[in-house]
Amino acid sequence: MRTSGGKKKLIAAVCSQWLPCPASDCRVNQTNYHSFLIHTTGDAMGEIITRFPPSPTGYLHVGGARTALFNWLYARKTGGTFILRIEDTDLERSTEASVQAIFDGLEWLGIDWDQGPFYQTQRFDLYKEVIAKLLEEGHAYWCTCTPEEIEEMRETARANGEKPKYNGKCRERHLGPTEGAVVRFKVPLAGATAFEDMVKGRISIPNAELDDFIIQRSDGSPTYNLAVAVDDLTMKVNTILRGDDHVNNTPKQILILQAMGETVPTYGHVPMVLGSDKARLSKRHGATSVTEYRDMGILPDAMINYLARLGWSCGDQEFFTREDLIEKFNPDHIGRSPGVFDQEKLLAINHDHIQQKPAEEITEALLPYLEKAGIQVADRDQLVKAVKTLAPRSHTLVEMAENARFYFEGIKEYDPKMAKKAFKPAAVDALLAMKEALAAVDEFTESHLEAPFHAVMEKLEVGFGKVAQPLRLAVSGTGASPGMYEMLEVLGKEETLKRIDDAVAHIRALG
RNA sequence: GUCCCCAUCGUCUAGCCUGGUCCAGGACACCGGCCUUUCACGCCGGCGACAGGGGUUCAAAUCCCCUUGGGGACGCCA
Repeated sequence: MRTSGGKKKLIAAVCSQWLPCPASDCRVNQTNYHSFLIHTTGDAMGEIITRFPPSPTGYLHVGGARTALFNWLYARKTGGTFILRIEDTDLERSTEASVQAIFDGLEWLGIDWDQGPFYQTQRFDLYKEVIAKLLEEGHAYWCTCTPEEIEEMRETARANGEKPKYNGKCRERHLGPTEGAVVRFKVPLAGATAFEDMVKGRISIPNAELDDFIIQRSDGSPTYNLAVAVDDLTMKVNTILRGDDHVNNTPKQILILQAMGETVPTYGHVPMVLGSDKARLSKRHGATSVTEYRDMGILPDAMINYLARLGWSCGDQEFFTREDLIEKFNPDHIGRSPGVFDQEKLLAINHDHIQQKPAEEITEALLPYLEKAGIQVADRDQLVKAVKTLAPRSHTLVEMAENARFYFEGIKEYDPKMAKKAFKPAAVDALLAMKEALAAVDEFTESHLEAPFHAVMEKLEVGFGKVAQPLRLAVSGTGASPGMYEMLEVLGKEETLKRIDDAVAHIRALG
């Protein structure tokens, strides 16, 4: 990893800062935040407290899922606490359906939370309190500039080759609250706000780059940066792993925290997930919602394995079980450069997980996909056996369900290409001979099914292919099937014989 | 435009902090072979990268600078 000097040391230093943190408790109590404090066990002992704070404006996308995963993994690995917080201060765009979609996504991935879900809309009193205090102490001020005026300021700045910003017009006007006024945070004019990022190292942003951003809208609601800072503080979050796109928000949050006289958490900014064209991953690149991958037949464990390895590494290891991930996750090995989401590799990892997991587990996971495919399975044991034969040749559960179909439904159509080759008139003799030989087998299991083939081959003086290919097509309807003996065992004697009859009739009908 | 961040095979990455063991390792994909009753699995092999340029050094993928390229942010969104 491209680690800037002394990163590990710094993380340790920042962590120890949280070991004896009674000070923050005192201050919090003084300002009456106590009613909002989240009670976590042992946070005074330096426990890692992480959080995932989605805004409910859509489904859970893969980038968000990865951030959630990293925070969850870190909390689980260290025996810390993982908090779920719904950032719904945007009353316009937040929806109940999105909240549910996010829950669904997290549940599917097996990411559970210890605290929450907390909703920011239920904490407006707290934010108001903080804003009042900030106002009182001169860290914030009322602003009556209209959106049009502000747009003008931005234009002016742009024309001067500067970053478009609010120009601080109301900063020293000492206005009081009036209808339609907003509250702005007073950002220091000089200096810079810097922090030690867990993944990127030291990041420093000149305060002059920031403008006096709004912390309370004209309708009285708090804005994102204010709410986040207050929440992270009162929830005692001490480790924040989040997307790269938040780097520019970090100084704002730090400034608010410092104005409140509080210590700041440790931040770690994870690079974005990109599409194949290296642009930020979006819908035009394909599926971006984690539940779409569920629908495609990806195993949740494979998904988190893939997501974890996209931007994080543990030497050369590629395959991780869930337990492995928890045991080995280490934020020190989060990479600094953005990564391209590669569905091919996800499929490959999924394939590995399908092969590694016990057939019983895969069978259980397969059930909903069979149902969706309209495939009825009466015998669960038979299904488990079928799964064993299908696992090495399935990349997704959807594919596996489809490949399983021939076991449980009769053959509707023989693959025309194969039929042309294997269903020649001569095949009838082979099929009939096989029927006779198989009918004589008492124990219809894989190990007892080889002998009848050899008997027939000798009798008819033909090679294996001449016997096996017509039979394969007869019982599976296709030229690509699981191994012959295992397949016949799953099918069972009765069904096998019936399908041979059907095939013979089919060939004879062809004339 | 301004600021911030990033830069190893097509892709995910190891190595970089603590320079030499790296004419750069693994995985996906691709190509070839083996195995084989099909399709797969598996195994073996191949292709393929330190963005460019300057330094520093006996020695640089590793440290420094510049250039180029990419990404992000610049909202009464989060």
